[in-house]
Amino acid sequence: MPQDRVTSIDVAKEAGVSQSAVSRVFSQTGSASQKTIDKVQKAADKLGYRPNILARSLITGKSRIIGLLVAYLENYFYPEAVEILSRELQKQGYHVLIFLASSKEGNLDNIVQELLDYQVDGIVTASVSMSSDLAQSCQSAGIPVVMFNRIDDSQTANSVTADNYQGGYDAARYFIETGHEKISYIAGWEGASTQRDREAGFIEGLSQSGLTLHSRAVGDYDQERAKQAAHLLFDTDDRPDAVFVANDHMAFAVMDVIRYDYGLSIPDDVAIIGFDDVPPAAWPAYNLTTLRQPAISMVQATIDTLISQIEEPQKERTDTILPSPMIIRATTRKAPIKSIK
Amino acid sequence: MPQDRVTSIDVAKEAGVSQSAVSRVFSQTGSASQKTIDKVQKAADKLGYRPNILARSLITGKSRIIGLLVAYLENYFYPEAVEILSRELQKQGYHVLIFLASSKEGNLDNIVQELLDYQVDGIVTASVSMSSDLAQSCQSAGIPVVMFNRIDDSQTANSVTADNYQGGYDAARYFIETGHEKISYIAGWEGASTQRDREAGFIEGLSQSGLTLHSRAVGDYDQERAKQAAHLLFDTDDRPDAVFVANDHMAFAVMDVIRYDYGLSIPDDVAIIGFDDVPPAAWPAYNLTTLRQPAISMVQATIDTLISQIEEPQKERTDTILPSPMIIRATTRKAPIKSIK
DNA sequence: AAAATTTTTGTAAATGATTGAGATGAACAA
DNA sequence: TTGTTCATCTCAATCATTTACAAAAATTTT
Repeated sequence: MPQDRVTSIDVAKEAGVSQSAVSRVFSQTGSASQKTIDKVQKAADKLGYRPNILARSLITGKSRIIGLLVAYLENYFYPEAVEILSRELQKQGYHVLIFLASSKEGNLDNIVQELLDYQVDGIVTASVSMSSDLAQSCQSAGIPVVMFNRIDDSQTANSVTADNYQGGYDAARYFIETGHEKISYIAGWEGASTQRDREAGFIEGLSQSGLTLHSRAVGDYDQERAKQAAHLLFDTDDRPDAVFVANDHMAFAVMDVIRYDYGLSIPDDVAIIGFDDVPPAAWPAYNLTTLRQPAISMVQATIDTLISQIEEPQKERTDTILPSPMIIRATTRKAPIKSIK
Repeated sequence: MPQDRVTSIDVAKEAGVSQSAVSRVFSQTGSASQKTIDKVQKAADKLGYRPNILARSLITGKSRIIGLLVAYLENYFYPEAVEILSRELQKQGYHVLIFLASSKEGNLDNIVQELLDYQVDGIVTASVSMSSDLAQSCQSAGIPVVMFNRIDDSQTANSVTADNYQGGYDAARYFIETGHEKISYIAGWEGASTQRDREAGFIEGLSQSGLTLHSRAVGDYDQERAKQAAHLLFDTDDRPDAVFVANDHMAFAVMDVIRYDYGLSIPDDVAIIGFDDVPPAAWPAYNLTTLRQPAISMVQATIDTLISQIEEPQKERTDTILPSPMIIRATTRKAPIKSIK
């Protein structure tokens, strides 16, 4: 049975002050004498009073809730990011209301509407591309949006990404430096900017040495699809000797196929590079060479962008691109001391 | 610049009806003639009106927000659970406000207080044990609490768990059936009911055949600790030939140590059973025999319990225990056709 | 067609806080 | 003592909705 909530009026009565005095004590803004502060604190403690955030939000117009819109947590880069994001925001007095977008694009509009219904102060999207008119409608509602790990082509929302292009480029260069020539690519979901940029950088890196993709298949950032893609690449007489996989999550599945379905050895027969550096990439069973997405600094940039826009609404949008260093592990050959031109 | 929110008053003016009529149209409770409904809808669409949930919550006393309190997302059982939980609650018109408890127990009280400040309708804790007075304080605030994957010894909160005791028991029986005698255990964090029950069941299963633990070490549900624990067990002349590891997350680390640090073969030299059946357990690199925690039905039970208590506050608390079937993969020997008595 | 009943509607009072305007009173200077 | 200043306090309006109540309108019954 929900017992009657204790309100500021109850506290005021108990402390023998006005209700607004109680409010002033609990909202840092107000001025109050030490004497009232003490009286109010004492009464509040006695009654177990805590201000009702909903009522506060209603009048201040700030809910201190950040909406997080995420498509799936299956790729372990996201749980990690969500954990850090939530922890950091918590420190700054914000909290995260989490919304899962179904794979169906269709209902994204509804979900964003629901988010706005909750009067969130800002929105972070992760692994979701927002249509430009959707971003626009948040914009015009005065709610800043940061796309985490996606770039907004329409240039309305802010974005924070790793340097996907450079990462792809580096992967290509490293394969070439370690003597590969039959180099293939397994793509992520083609609607994602990460996929597009990683591939573009990779192609550019190959073409620097006059190479092109040996073969290519699409894995849609999904393990099952990635397995099919791997089969596509290896069910042939002319197999690649190096594969760049658009993220680690797929790379694990691809490695499993290469090792257990084809009995090939990594990196001797085939070298693999992934992208993300999720925790399992460091597990000895995979020990995957990969491009690290710096989760902590990406989240930090996300929060900084979001909060600065919440506090200064007229602030310009920004695109933050953070370096994605290559973490060399055991799925690639050792680079020679002297790298080729 | 946050543009002026459009309120029910604006819509009322536009539609030429009273403000309460607008409210009636948007809250399913109210009665309104088709004619007003149409007028209001039209005006609302034109102005882009949507009811302010915070204001609604303030007066109804129901926020339709569920607080989720989770300690860490590193164990991949939790992202999965969070995803399902959030999706299911969304379907029922609830949303999840996520709070991360630091590893420090100390501040749990503060976090729960913050949760209550947001006027959540219910609380789900995952991988967190709530102290009994904390649970009590939610109870007395009229907020139902469901502990997901933890049992509340003080019997104040509801709980939903897999059958940890039976799972541990089954693991022991299976090791014995497949001919093991030197059977060890790597424990989880000893404050957790899951750890306690899994171990108790395991010990009981061994003792049915007159066996006791060959050796034991504590891994605290942490991969680094689990590795140390594995070393403790294997840096000896008298190594175990079977190890039950209290969860999959640790089991992966233990397998890595056994394979790569000691060069032993699984399951020929050592058999391993884990607990949870997280997705990587099915990856060919591990192919781990484990006890499945049925994430979907556990979440479903959590939601059912929570919602029924929200709707009928006088309802009794419940403990739900769901079966945890053994998933036999490749880290254990094959059971003989005829099992021993 | 009048009476009885039901449905719809508007008015106004909640909900639990913040906050601007003005009142109160203490401290201080002249 | 009187006037001024300043911090502190109270009052009342405000935020955007729901909802009890009563009045009005529509519908059904007689």
